[in-house]
Order: sequence, then structure tokens, then C-alpha cells
Amino acid sequence: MEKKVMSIGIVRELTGLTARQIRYYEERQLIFPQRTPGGVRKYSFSDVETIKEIHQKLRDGFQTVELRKRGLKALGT
Amino acid sequence: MEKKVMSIGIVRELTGLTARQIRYYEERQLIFPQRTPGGVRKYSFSDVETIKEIHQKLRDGFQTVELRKRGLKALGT
DNA sequence: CGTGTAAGGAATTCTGACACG
DNA sequence: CGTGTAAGGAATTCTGACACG
Repeated sequence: MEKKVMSIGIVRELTGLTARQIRYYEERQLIFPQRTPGGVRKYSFSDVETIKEIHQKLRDGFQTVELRKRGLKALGT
Repeated sequence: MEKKVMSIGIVRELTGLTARQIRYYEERQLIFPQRTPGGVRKYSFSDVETIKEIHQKLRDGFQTVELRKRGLKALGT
């Protein structure tokens, strides 16, 4: 599902990560949540999956720059 | 999707209804959102569909009691 | 009956910064 | 670099009630 519907609290639960980590991945241009008129971030289930992959890659030793330049999927190589 | 992930603001957008209407359908036992530890309601995409159907039935003249007793789908008869 | 609204409080999220290493 | 945290403010949601019809 591509609809951006959940706020960061739910994403935290679904990914097991902290809000800090999730916001950081956005800062590094790896995910692009939408914003409510009030500025609250909204994520999609796809975003949740991407976030999990990002964290996985980081654990594997990659840096956010790598993930952005080459693309997440491509790093499976 | 059955996961209860969105708060009422998003449900309002997806259904076009007001928070008041959505909360009322819950009060009438037609939908059962989950709650965060803090008491905030969380809905699933299925809930969103159900809410639309409820509103549809109400427009058709049914009362919430009917919808609860007979079940939403059954009223298609 | 189903829905609107004003009211006050509480939960959630936001940003910018300092910290560590 | 990736993440933790305390800080203050702002957005969002919650409940109970009065209103209309």
C-alpha cells in the first residue's frame, strides 16, 4: 500500500526502531513521508518496508550515502 | 489490511466524514478501533471500508441498530 | 437519531541542539 | 556517522455536554 496514512508512532511499532532513527533516514533522503497541513509525518506500508531494509543495510555496514546513491535494492548484489 | 494503524484524522480524509460521525459509529458498536496506551483510536483500511458502508446505509434510511443486529453485508438483500 | 460545536485537558509529534565516538 | 536525550512548542485527539429535531 502506497497511501501515506500512519504517523511515526505506529511506524516505530511496526519496525521496532526509534522515531529518531526513522526521522534520520528521511533527513538522509532515503524515505519521503508526506506531511499533514500541521507538519506531522505520514508514512505508507511501503515506507515501513523500506525503513526495515535501510536498517538492515546499516547493520550490514553500509552508510546512508551508499544506500541513497546506489538504491536499496541494488545493494543486494 | 486489518492492521489498525491510522488515527481518526486520516480516516476522515479517506471517508470524507467527520470525526464526530466516525466516533458515533463506534459508540453504536459498528466499528472497533484499537487504542494506543494513551487512548488514541487507531483504524485499519478495513475499518475505513466499513465506515463508508455504514454511512451509505444510513443515507439509505437504515438506523445504526439495524446495521448492528443484521450485519452490514446482510442488508444488501 | 445522527451530527454539530465549544471547552479543557491529555497524548503525540516537531524542531534544533548538545553529546558520543 | 548514526543515534540518544532533554526542552519547549505546536498539532491532533479525547471526553462529556448542550443543541437540534
